[in-house]
Parts: sequence; C-alpha cells; structure tokens
Amino acid sequence: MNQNLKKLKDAGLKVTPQRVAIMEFFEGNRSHPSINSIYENLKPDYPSISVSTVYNTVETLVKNNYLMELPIAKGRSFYDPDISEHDHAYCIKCERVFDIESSQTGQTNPPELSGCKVLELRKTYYIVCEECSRE
Amino acid sequence: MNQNLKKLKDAGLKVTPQRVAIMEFFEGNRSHPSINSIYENLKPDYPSISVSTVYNTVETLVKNNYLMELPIAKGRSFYDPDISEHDHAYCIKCERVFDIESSQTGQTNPPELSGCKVLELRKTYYIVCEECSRE
DNA sequence: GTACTTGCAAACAGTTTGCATAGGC
DNA sequence: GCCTATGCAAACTGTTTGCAAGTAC
Repeated sequence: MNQNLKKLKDAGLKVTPQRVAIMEFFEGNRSHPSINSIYENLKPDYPSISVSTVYNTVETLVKNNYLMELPIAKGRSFYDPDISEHDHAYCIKCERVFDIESSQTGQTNPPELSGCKVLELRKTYYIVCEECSRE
Repeated sequence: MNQNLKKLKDAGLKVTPQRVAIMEFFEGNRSHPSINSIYENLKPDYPSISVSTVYNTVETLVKNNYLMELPIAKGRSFYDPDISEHDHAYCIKCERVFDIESSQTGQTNPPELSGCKVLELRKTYYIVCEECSRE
C-alpha cells in the first residue's frame, strides 16, 4: 500500500488513483494478467477507467521495473509483478501462465552472442496443465 | 523441391502452387519470417495470393511439423522451418530473431509440472544484437 | 464430381495515437 | 499554474471468419 506510493514517488511519477489501483491489483497476484483482465477487474471499482490508461500505466510500470512483460502467447502480453529470476509455464489449452522456480542460475551465454548485449534469458515450458489434462 | 511435394502428399494435403511456394520460401531460410513478410515476399511472383491463404498454409504446416511457431514478440509470430531442438535470440531493437545452438539437452522437468503434460521447453535470449549495439 | 483450397471482404482483438480535459504537485 | 496523466474516439496492425468461386485429385 504505502510501498506503492513510495515506489511511484521514487520513480518521479505522480500518484494517481488509477496507478495505485493497478499496483494494488498486481500485489501478490500470481495469475499473470493481460491488459484486458486488468481493465475488466478494475472497471467495477473505477467505472471511468480507460484501456489507454491501463496501457500507459503498465508501460510505465514495466519501464520502472515494477512489472515484467511476458510475450508468451500470440496476440497479447501477460504481466508479472515478480521481477525476480524465474521461469514460466504456459498451458496451451486454458492459456494460463504458471510460475516455475528457476533451476540452474548463472549460465554462460552461448558463443553466438559474443558480440551482443544479452539482457535476459527466458525459459518457457509449453504444457497442458494438470486440470486441462483431465479432460 | 520434390521433398516438399512429398511432404505435402505424405500429410494427405493437396499440392497447390501457393503451398509449394511458401514451402520453398522457407527452405534454408534462417530469417524467421512473420506472416506479413511471407506475404510480401511471395506477392511479386504470386500477385493474387491472399493473406488468409498464408495464414491457412502456415497453420497447416505448423500442425504437420514442418514449421514451428515462435510467439516471441508482441503482436505477431515468427515461423521457423528448423524444427530441431534449438534456442533463439531476439533483438529488441531490430526485432530480428537469431538461432542459438541448444546447450544442455535432456533436462528434467521442474517439480511444479509433475501433473502436467510438458510439450516443450523454449529458451529465448533477449538481446541487443551486435549490429544494433554499435549505434 | 467431390472435397478441399483459395481469395476477397468483413469482422474482430489487441494496441497505438491525438487531443481536449482533469488533476497531482 | 504547470505539466503530466486520464479518458475518449479514431486509427492501425495482426488475425479470424464466412462464403462464393476455383482447383487438385
């Protein structure tokens, strides 16, 4: 709560109800929401909120390392408030994203990338989740 | 060339000029084209080809394990005719995709996925490529 | 001849942009 | 009061769908 206010202020961002609401929505949220699900979840409490505000805010939060963007699925991104090193699993049936604890850390970069700036290695397991396998 | 005809026939698919053209376009192509770049590249030789045919054909080829789909970037997919196990690097500046030889193979699945059907593990390096780093 | 494939247009989903208004500081 | 953030609408991109006409076999 106050953490969020502090984070916004530290980043030199204005504290608006929409921004705080979006940050609160992400707090402890392990469901990896899409832009649309953020919008739909906030609309009941903030009827006037617009999609573009959600886009703006999420973009700002990504830039300030509060969220990470997961372009795992076709057509839309998921967002994760856990920016620590971990992997993801994506169920191709229900399209949900799950967290996976990262196994080996500190791997060396492949030789092909010697001249490049490597920002990050992302590992995604494509799965059919337990629930969806039952059907 | 005849390989493509054979693959289509083996899959029980009709041999159409468009399908053959798309398969030829992918042959030895390491540039990981998007739907749009396939379309643009084929249009000069096949002026009447339509985007929906490209979508249809690519979908069919993915289903028949001739292509793999890479939903690496926001908003669009890339396609790779190399379906053997390997990783990718994506330059966030020029948005090109590079092939990376897979390092360790045969890793075991993480415990979180014990009840799931794991289809694939994909590793993507997010980079700024050599060329883009120079600027 | 039949069934699948193509090409066109329209619909659709997610995202981006421009701009006037509102509101944080 | 200044400047940023919001909300709305319109534009845009990538994708999907419906359907009539065409074509592989």
